[in-house]
Amino acid sequence: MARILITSALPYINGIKHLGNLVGSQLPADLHARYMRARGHEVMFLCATDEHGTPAELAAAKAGQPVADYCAEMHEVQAQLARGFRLSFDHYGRSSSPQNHWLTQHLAGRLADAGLIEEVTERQVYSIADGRFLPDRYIEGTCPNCGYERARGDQCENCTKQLDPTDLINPRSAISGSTDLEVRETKHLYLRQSAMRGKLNDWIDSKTDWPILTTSIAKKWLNDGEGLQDRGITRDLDWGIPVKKGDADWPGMEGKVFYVWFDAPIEYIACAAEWAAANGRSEADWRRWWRTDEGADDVRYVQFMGKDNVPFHTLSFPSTIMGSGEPWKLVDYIKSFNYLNYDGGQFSTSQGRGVFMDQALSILPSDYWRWWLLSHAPESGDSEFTWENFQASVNKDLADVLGNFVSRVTKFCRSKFGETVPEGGAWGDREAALVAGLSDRIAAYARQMEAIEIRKAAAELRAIWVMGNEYLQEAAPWTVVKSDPAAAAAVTRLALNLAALYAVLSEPFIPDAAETLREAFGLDRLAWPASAEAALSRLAPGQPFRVPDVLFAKISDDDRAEWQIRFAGTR
RNA sequence: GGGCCUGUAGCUCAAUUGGUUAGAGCAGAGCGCUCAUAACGCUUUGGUUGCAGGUUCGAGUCCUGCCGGGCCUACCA
Repeated sequence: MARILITSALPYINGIKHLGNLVGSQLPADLHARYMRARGHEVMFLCATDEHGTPAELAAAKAGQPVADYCAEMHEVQAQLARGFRLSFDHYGRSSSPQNHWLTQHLAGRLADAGLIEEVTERQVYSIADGRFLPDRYIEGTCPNCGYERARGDQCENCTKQLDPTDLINPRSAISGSTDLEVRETKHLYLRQSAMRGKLNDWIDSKTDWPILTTSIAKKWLNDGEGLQDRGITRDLDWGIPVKKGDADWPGMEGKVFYVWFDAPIEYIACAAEWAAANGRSEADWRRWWRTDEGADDVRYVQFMGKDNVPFHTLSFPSTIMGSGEPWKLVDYIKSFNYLNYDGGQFSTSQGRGVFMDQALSILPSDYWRWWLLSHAPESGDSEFTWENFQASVNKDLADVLGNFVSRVTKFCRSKFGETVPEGGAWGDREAALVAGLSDRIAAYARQMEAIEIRKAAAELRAIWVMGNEYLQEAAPWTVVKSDPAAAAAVTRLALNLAALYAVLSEPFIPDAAETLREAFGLDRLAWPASAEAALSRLAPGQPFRVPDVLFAKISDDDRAEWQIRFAGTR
């Protein structure tokens, strides 16, 4: 039995995430966690809301709430949605937790002691009306290059020229529109990532099995221009983790907080401490997952994230870990994803374009979304959600191939033998062939799941479902029953077992349907099959079962058309 | 501007890393079945692998150029 530590990129606290966010991190992480648990491994699956930063402050202000209250509320909303999608976190934490405050300050102190922190005085734009420093992209003005009037302080979206906020003509605050701006000096801490460059490079080079998407982004940042740049890890904000050197004050940094990208990954660790606190566990219980000197040396750590997160997970966070000089667990495998587009364009939070997690659950159960999203995960390139494709895939795969199989088997049995597993008859060549074919397919499915090749795994699972229909068609118990009831009973018994097996194999993708089947067949738990042969004899003759309700109702053309309009955006 | 990814059947994607005749699912066509959510099974149509060159006994795969799509480019997270 192995020990697998799994983290999903932390969803930002600001608002409800769309399906593209979901499929890029939390959902595939959940698939992996469920599969590894099913295989009997010890799993620690952690996620949390990422709560600091300017957008959180602004969203709270817009909602007319203190930022702490806003975050607490939004955390609950997101936690509820996570439950709705059956994301099986061992703990869903908060980057604003006391544990993260402590650990972030502790690690910053360690980095300072190691000489990896530099104090830099810089000049930043301050908005007097807003009473705050403005990040570059929160300053708008006229582009000096092309004259576009809504250029941002970091880059002009019209001509793509990189800008400095002071380049802008008629600069104004993007928050209030105020032009009462001035440049002020402010001091910040920088993490000397450049000093870690060689170490990081060697480390990345050693990860030959990582997705190209992951390593190519890391390499680019390591080698681009003058190489990896130092990075500011503090900000002039009220909401965040106060800058301290361990327990001690940090002279000159009063009133400042750590940058959200510094403290967010540290929450991966702190989240485990939250888990322990929330479950009455000891310090040692969580540290055995994270400290290689306290039991984590045999842990395999896998991270899931969208491609935009890769630099922080391949370079910044490892710099923090390595630079601390303490034996915290480094990531072993990073699974990164491209983007999911929506019907010919991007998902857009501001324009309400696309499907958001709450809306998705309001129209269909989570299994539908889980299946489509995972079986179309943007692994090799960006992928696209269209309602036509969603309707076709879900109706065919879930309703026809899987759902109808369960339906025809259980209803046939009920009408000919009653609602108990029939006895009598024996397996013949056809059953032996099925066992052999199934063994191969299950092995292939397991291989893809181990490799976290999600679309390929989904295709294998679907092929396993298809085998049930093929078998039934060939065995034709509805004909055989007329002349040889015992033979028909054997076929039916095997087919019922097949349905029960599907519950086990499908659980990582569609946990609710798996649970429905588990109950229908009176199984106490969903144990991974030791062999196809054994799995197909699991339900004993005479054992009662229930005919489950329709597992997956089909999506009608009317529904599809209505949703297509409802989620088109520009609301 | 620089970099990375990508282009394969009407659609969504494969192709054991250079190896026989480029494969699946969906959609389409035909046949079969009647247990089942008008579901299922079998058969089948469909490709100058974006374009043009090159390397090689052999190229979807490697090289060069062009065309198209996408992403990143460090103070949003």
